[in-house]
Amino acid sequence: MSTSSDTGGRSRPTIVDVAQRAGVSKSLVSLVLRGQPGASESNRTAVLRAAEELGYRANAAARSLAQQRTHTVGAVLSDLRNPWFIDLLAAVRAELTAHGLTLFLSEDFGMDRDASVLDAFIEARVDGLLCLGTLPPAQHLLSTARTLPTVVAAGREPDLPNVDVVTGDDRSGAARAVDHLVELGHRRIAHLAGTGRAADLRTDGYRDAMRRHGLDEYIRVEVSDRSEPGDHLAAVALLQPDDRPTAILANNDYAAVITMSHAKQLGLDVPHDLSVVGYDNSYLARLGYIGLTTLDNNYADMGRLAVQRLLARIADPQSARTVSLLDPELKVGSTSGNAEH
Amino acid sequence: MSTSSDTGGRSRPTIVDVAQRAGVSKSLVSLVLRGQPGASESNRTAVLRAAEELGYRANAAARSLAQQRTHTVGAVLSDLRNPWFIDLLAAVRAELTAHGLTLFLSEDFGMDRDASVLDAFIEARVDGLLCLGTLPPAQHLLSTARTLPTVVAAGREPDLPNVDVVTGDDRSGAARAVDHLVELGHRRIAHLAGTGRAADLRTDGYRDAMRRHGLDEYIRVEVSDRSEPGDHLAAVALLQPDDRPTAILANNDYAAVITMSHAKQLGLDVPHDLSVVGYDNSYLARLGYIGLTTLDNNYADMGRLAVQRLLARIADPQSARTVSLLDPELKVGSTSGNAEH
DNA sequence: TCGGGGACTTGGAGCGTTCCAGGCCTCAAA
DNA sequence: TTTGAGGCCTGGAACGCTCCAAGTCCCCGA
Repeated sequence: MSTSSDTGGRSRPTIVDVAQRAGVSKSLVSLVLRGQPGASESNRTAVLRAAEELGYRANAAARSLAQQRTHTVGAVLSDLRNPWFIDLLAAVRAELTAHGLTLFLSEDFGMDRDASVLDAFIEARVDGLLCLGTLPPAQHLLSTARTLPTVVAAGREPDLPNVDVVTGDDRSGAARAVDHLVELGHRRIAHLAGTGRAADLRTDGYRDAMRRHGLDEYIRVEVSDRSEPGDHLAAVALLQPDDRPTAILANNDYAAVITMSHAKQLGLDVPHDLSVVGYDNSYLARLGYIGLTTLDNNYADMGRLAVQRLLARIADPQSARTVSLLDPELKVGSTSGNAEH
Repeated sequence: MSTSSDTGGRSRPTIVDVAQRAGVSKSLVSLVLRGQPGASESNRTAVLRAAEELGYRANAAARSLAQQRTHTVGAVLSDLRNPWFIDLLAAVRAELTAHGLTLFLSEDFGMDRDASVLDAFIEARVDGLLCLGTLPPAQHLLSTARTLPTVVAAGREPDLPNVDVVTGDDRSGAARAVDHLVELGHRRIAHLAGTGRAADLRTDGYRDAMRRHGLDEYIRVEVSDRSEPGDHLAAVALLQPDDRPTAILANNDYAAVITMSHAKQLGLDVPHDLSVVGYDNSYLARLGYIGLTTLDNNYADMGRLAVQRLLARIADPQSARTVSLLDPELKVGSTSGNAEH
């Protein structure tokens, strides 16, 4: 009585409606719909037809309750503004889909909000959690990771015993950029640094490489706070007339573009007067045919690997922590050139 | 036996575990946890303490099964690359949260994939669906919208009887841009157009305004296909030496930046030799102190209104379709200036 | 003293699945 | 003819929550 046979009833058809229409038990419908063997051919087609005709769609809530598994993964994004998210997300989703998992996203809006975002995932009983990018340190996340299989991709935090990390090797990437600039004849190479674990590693890589090339005396680091004004301020400081560097390695493409824009205001030509190297190979790097020299983290591989790690952790939550560093690739564009001596 | 009292048991505690620990019935626990009145103060605190101590988190699947309501909204994004998504999403999420709803995102990767994305939302039994941006025409979406309350924001499709639309008034926005340029003395104003319903409306607005100002003879439209090469090609065509316009209205900020970049290559100064106006007031418009003149769709209002419409439709799915057009605001930057006669 | 009412509490019936322990056939071998 | 095996199918017990009808107290007024 609750549901009439046709679409007359307001609510969605259930498995029982399908069973009635096909003239079998609900158990058999469940069997067929899950694609399991063991049903006669005639019943199988009858069930499929009935489901089709009724427009039946399984109820994920009921299923997850019965199965104790949701086949769902939640992803927390640190900041959608980061252009490289898109490549990473595409790879992650493709790999998850290939394993029969569904991805739900949620952006993390600052520290206060993270509680509600994570709560939603926890209450939804996602099978695993993916943290994309460097998230602000949050108490809530730490306790969550203890009970929910978690993997961090494209970031270094949170730093916990049972959380895997898959990210680019920031240290070697920055060093590679310095090598490239040294090869072009630069010595006065400065670094526009950011804040956070990944940024610090890039700065370390810059420092190490400079020392390795015997350029200790030219080491110069200006720190920005991840904001646009901060980037601009740092660029202004670096480009003071006295003692101006001939090359700048920026913490990311965004800061690199801001640096270039300030250089132009000062009448400096890139790359003739100043070489600029970014980091991330975001679409900004290609924008407007800027052709920024930058480092590519290979987000396709990163996304794939992150999902594989997550699946492994879901299978065995107590397994030891792994840290995977992918080697970044230098993409030489038109913003780095020979040093003018 | 299935769950020991301490954290010894592997699986998450249920409402029954909390009830046992607090020494009350599960019904009372449910009452307290939902914040309803009618429980004694002592029991209330006992329940809250027990829940806290056990680290209890409600199971959304069980709740939605019992309540026949998920308090969840799904959003399908046409393309995360669009920089204005971020503002829109922030507004949408804030408004949803204020109404006790949770937002889950899913990007739509082309026509083929939309089925799986929508299926996930349908099986999750989201209360409503939000389509952000102009989505590719998809059969699947059409049939979904028939049974699931749906609202489109920042786009014009799908065009269905029971789907509300909340978007900027593209026509009047484009006209406003033309007015602005005419006021600056421009007559030779060209349009770099896009494809799709919204883009067509912008082109209409451009044409109408040109005619209204008696500039029919200067109407010139070059169409791009939403891709970067397409934008570039259109810019090249518009900036041919013969008969070059003094101002260009682009379909979006991205195309505007590409146009400016090509203008620079040709040695044209913006805004001295060429005025450029974008559309969307994305963060690109501000990037690198470009200060693009552009049109702001006021995504905060748009997001808020879209959610309100969705709530109304959830309450009454059969209500008549509404189309809300928000007036865009002209943001004058440094890329539009007086025409040189 | 009794009755009534209000404040608080509880058991149990769902919600839509999955999964498991059988049950009913039919057919072949003993 | 009996027995066993195997293919196919079914009912019912979970899963964790909400909601409702039906308590149980306790206190106050008649």
